[in-house]
Amino acid sequence: MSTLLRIDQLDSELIALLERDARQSIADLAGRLGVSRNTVQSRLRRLAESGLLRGFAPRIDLAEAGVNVEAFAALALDQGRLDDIIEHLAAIPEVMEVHATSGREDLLVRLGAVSHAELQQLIQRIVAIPGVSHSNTTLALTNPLPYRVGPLLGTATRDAGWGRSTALPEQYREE
Amino acid sequence: MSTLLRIDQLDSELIALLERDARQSIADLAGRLGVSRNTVQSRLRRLAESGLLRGFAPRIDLAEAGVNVEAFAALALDQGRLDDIIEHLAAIPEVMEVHATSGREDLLVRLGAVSHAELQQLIQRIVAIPGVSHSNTTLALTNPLPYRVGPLLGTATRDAGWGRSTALPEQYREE
DNA sequence: CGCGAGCTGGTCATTTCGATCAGCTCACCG
DNA sequence: CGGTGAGCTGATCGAAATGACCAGCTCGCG
Repeated sequence: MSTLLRIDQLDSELIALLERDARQSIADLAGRLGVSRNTVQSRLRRLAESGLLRGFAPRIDLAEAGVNVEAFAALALDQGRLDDIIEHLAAIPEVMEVHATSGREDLLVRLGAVSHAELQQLIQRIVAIPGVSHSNTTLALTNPLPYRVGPLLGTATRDAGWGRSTALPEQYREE
Repeated sequence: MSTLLRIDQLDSELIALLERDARQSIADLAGRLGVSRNTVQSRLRRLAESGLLRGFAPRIDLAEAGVNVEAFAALALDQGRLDDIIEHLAAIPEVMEVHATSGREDLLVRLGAVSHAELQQLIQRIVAIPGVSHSNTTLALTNPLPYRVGPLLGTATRDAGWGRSTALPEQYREE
């Protein structure tokens, strides 16, 4: 499963389509790709078995859920107990994503909160975690280009301009 | 559709389950939640119609696809043509996500590349975009906590935050 | 030339979906 | 106190999607 799968153009187009709407039926995908239903089915199975396609996740509109404030906090650590700190962070619901990074800070943490006031409290709570020495937080104002992978996977096989595959969202969605 | 939807605990548990695997059938979800299939179906429809649940996206393992290097680039801009710069970025397949931020830099860009060398070229290409004055890039080494939303939505209902304690007749949404 | 891999168009049984219905509980309100 | 409406339930139904097959075709390659 850690075998690097050879992605051809059909695979990447399939993934790009899924990125647009992962709920559409296999028959629809086949129609859009101009191939047979069986082909799409076998491709999907291969992608899933190879581990490249790990599954599907819901796309949640945070603003619609009342999460009006999003922020990225870069944390500097002064202890080596990285795992413990991760545990602490994972226990906080408002922590949506954590990356370990190089550079001045050691962690990049994605935060969601209802209000600025709550975000402030949240940051205080995070900085109070033992081992966290400093935090550098920047507010995320808008999300002009939501997460996408299709174009990148397209280049893996075809190095020509797949540039604008994922349609630019209806102007910058507020988060 | 931009009316804030009142999420109750069942909704958030449903979303949490979907986040674990968005492909499971409605009957399975109903079983796991301990409610009837009809209930799950109506909840899903409401969540989708309200715009909170915007759809589903495939979960791609970047490493499995040969994208071994991930990085965050904070871009400082010196011109006001934000839209043009966004367009430029969107045309680059390796640009996976863009946030407009407050703080010293103006954009936070998530990048994916096959190798460090390619990342370097990519950054040079980005800094060469007219209007981009400076770039501050940090490598993402690992991803200890992948993106998640379930826990945060769970608190939205339990917490005081904006859940009125007086049980108003739930005005689920307006049209 | 012969082989294997991949795509095709077809069929088939099973599962799932979406919609609908009556009945029940419960909170709220006049 | 009794009416009202919303939400959940269990049930049914037809339509759709799924996963699994299969034989036939083409194409690249040794």
